[in-house]
Amino acid sequence: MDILAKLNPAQKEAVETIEGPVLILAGPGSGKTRVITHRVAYLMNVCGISPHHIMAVTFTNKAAREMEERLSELAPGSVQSLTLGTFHAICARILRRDGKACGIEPGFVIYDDDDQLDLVKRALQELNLDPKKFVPRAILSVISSNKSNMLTSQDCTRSTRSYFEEVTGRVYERYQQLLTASQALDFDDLLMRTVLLFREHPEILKKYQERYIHLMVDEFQDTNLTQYELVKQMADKYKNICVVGDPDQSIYSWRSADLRNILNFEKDYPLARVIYLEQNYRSTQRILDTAAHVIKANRQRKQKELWTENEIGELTNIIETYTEQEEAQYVVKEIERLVESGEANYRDCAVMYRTNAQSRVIEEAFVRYGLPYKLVAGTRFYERREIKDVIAYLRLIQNPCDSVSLLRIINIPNRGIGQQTLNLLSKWASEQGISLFDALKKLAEPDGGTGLLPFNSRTVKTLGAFGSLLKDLVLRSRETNLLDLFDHLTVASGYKDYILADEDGDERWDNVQELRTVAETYRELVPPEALTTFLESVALVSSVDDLDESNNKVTLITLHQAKGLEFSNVFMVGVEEGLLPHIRSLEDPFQMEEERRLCYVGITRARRRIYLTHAFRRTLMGHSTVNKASRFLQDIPKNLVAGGEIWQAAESKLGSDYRTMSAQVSDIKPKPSTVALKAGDRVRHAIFGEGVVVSCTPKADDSEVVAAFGGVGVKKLLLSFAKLEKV
DNA sequence: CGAAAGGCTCTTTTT
DNA sequence: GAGCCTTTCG
Repeated sequence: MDILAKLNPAQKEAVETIEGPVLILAGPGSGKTRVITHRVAYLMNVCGISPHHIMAVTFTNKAAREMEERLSELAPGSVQSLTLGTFHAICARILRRDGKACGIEPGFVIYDDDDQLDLVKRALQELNLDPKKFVPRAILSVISSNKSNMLTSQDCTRSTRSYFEEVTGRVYERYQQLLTASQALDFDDLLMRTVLLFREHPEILKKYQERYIHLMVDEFQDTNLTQYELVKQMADKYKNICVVGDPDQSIYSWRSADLRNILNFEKDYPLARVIYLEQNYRSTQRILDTAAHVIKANRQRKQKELWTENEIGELTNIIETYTEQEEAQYVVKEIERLVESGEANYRDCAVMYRTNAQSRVIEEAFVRYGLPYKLVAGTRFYERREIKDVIAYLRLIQNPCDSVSLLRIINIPNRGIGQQTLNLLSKWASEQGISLFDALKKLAEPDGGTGLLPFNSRTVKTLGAFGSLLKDLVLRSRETNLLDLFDHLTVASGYKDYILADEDGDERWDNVQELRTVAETYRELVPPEALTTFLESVALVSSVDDLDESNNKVTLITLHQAKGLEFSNVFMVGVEEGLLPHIRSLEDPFQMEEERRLCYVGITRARRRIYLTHAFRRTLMGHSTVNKASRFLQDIPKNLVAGGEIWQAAESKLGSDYRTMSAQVSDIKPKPSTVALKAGDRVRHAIFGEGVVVSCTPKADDSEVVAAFGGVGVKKLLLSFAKLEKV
């Protein structure tokens, strides 16, 4: 297979330039992913470089998987020994292997955002600091940003310029101690500790430097300083470092991504070859023009000229509606129109929004009108209570030091271990100089150290029982396979009964079973290995990772998550002052530029049609607000906009158009079902399939039907809107 | 000890 | 409007 065939000259240059530093500035839709995969294939197939010597870093696991797929076609058989993944996944692997040298246990757990917040709160409490005055979230974000800039807690306590800095420094220090005691690393540690490991142990770094002769980093505009340093360390020997990015699509500065990494690359590597990918293969000319007019108002940017040979395409649609409900209806109605006229499939459409909160109204409209959709990360699967609980049990089995997990589940299900008991327990444990887990184990022993304990006998019994449960689980984990362990633990801990007793227990239990299905992937691995691998994969998944393109459904997604994706028809909703740009960025020119880039990212996801909608009135955080159209819309010249000017529903500003609008939308509304339903009836739903009615209760002049559908679980539906058919 | 109720503050965006 | 925290009562 000719790797270079079908590449344009710039792409070809990017693929063939394998020596020395290379900076690829790739506009949206310029075939960036194609270039990266082809470059890796070229290194292996043409230059004869062993995949063992190549590392490619992606932004999400999904991107890594996609690349893997494409590579297995271009260069069959070589993918396994390639190092391919996110920074976090790659660093976790390095630290498990070599972290011991700087005191990191190979069995460390990875703490996510929630776990981190827990620890910050605990640190505040221990330091007697008022969480009202020092907001845990804010402190955590300071800690995180320090770690992203390679600042250790020592660095942050050494010199402080304000009381707040002094406090955050102290909290950081305590937080880090708590992490260490739990044998845990947070997301930022994965990166920073790897860099520190390399700094302190040049012999280990050397091993990696010699292994990775070729490095590639995608989405380079979204790397932070720590990641940059890591790349620099690794590439220092051979300097075959190829980074790919687009400053105009940098949208993660709030996560400490530093645009300077890409803007300064040429300074750090004066010999760097800079390659521009400017031909766009994705969008129509008008979509590109629209995007260009929006982005060109930014000051901080590298000028690029995007062009395309694609057709000129349709005009940009700018729509104002009265409320966000009407906006959602408009979107639904327009998608239905496109589908019915054969212009599009559901899967070709995406609705994009600035904040997750906006998805609710959109979702409701989709449910109401029965259009199929998939929501990327509403309540993310791994953030559900029942999932986090079971994972906490598993993490604790793997690493008994994990205090966050222990404290999470010590009283779930209720064992009668309350705050009081907990305080006594941790005091007793620290007096003895042992971990909470060991304390529990001690209490599980038959003579438990009777007499010397600060607990009454009932409490000793309760704690001891829990201790022996954990002890038993840990023992089992060494010989039992992952799935049996999973099943045993959910039953033996009483968690299954506990969750099933819950109001929507069946649905929650289904979720637990879904987690079990994920665990099945690791069934062939030997016991301890299986658990570790499973937990690691669970810790590092992101919401777009399991975005499944096979179903014919409309995608509902945030603008941030949409980066790197493309759809024929894109509906950007809430393009309003205060939302996009977000209210938090109105005062800050730097953040304002980032909002603009976000808008640019959204527009450039579109292949054929772009719809930018805004609502006159919108309910935010409980109360109704009035928003003006986004300033970004003003930058789009009239001749690019459908209707020759920014279109508004005729009377929309007065609010009276809502009825007309609803009337139009109701054209596609299914006829209200007249069938009366009762519990036990079997029904069929257009999207959910067959199910059984759980209950049917009258509500206003309608009925609320609760029905259980195989596979999708229990859903609440309004009788008049749901397409329910009696079977 | 824990369930339930009331009161508070917010919300960007996520590996 | 929700999620989190505190308070109250059995």
